[in-house]
Amino acid sequence: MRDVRASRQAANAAAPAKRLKIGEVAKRSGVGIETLRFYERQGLLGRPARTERGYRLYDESVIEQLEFIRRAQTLGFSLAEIARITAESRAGQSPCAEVREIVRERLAELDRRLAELKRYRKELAATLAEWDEKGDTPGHVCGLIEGSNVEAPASSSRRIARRMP
Amino acid sequence: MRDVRASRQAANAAAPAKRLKIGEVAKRSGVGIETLRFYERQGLLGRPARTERGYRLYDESVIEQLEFIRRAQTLGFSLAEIARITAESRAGQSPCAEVREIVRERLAELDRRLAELKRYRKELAATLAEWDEKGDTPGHVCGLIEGSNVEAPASSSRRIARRMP
DNA sequence: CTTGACTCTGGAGTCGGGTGGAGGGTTTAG
DNA sequence: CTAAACCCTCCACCCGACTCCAGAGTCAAG
Repeated sequence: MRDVRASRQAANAAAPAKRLKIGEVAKRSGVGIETLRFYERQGLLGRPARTERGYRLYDESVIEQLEFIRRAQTLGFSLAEIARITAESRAGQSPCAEVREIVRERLAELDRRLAELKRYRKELAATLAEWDEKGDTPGHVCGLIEGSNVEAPASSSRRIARRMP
Repeated sequence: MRDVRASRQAANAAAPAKRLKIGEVAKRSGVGIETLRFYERQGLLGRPARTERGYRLYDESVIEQLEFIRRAQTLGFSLAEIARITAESRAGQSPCAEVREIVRERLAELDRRLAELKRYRKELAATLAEWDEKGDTPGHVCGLIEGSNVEAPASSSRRIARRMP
């Protein structure tokens, strides 16, 4: 009954490498069971080992993979992109070239969106302030837009997702 | 776009308030025909007048309404919220109280998102720079996440929409 | 009058990212 | 041994915001 705590670095030859059933993975990672299976279907997670009777047995490292996925998501990667990256990483070797490309693009886009958001924040705040001093502006819709002097965002009409589960 | 009121007055005297068929509206606004009908179904646009034979006849002001919708969208309003706002504005009178509430919330949220995005931008840029000097970091997925020292954003896992039509 | 562009309705399909249930087998604690 | 908890597959459904299609009617130019 050895403690397996140091197996992180090396000595992975005989390490028991605890395997988790899907429910444990769900509990530990905060990712739902259904979502785990969904990710597997989507190729985000490689197919895990199975018991004799077909239960999924995940390597503990899946927890990190899930963290990776979640983070990549919040960085703006779609599941498809994440799948591409992790697949390449599993199979080939260095997904880095591709990842870098994607990241570079994402970065530029992020900057654009940041700028846009800032602009709108300003506009929004100004409009709100204006309303708060003057009373209602009947007729048109409350000046939300008409009161603003910002020209239309034209081509860059990217939408913003608000998703608060 | 500033003097809607003035131009309306001027127009009232001379101009017969041109009415547009759906295709013209689409052309002028850049919003697809199908989308216009969809918006109507969703209650975003009030039901327009009709010809004898049932063709929609839009008031020219719909163009501004559509602009409003586009802008509100880019400000982070969902179609449902926009519908609520415009409906109140059409029916009641002053949607402003509600709009203000929504806007205030949205503003706060915007700030949160801005902060998040900035944080991630930084993280992303740093990671990229790191990769660019050091070579590949084999084994795990390219250091995208593991190289970073930012703790998990925990609860605030809002996703970012990238939609470029 | 014909042809082609335009419009109508109702309903279905798309995409991304999941979520849920039915119907059945397995594992484990008491 | 039994009951609860767990797991399996397959398939359907959810949301938001569109997008398209069939089939039919209408309008304007030549």
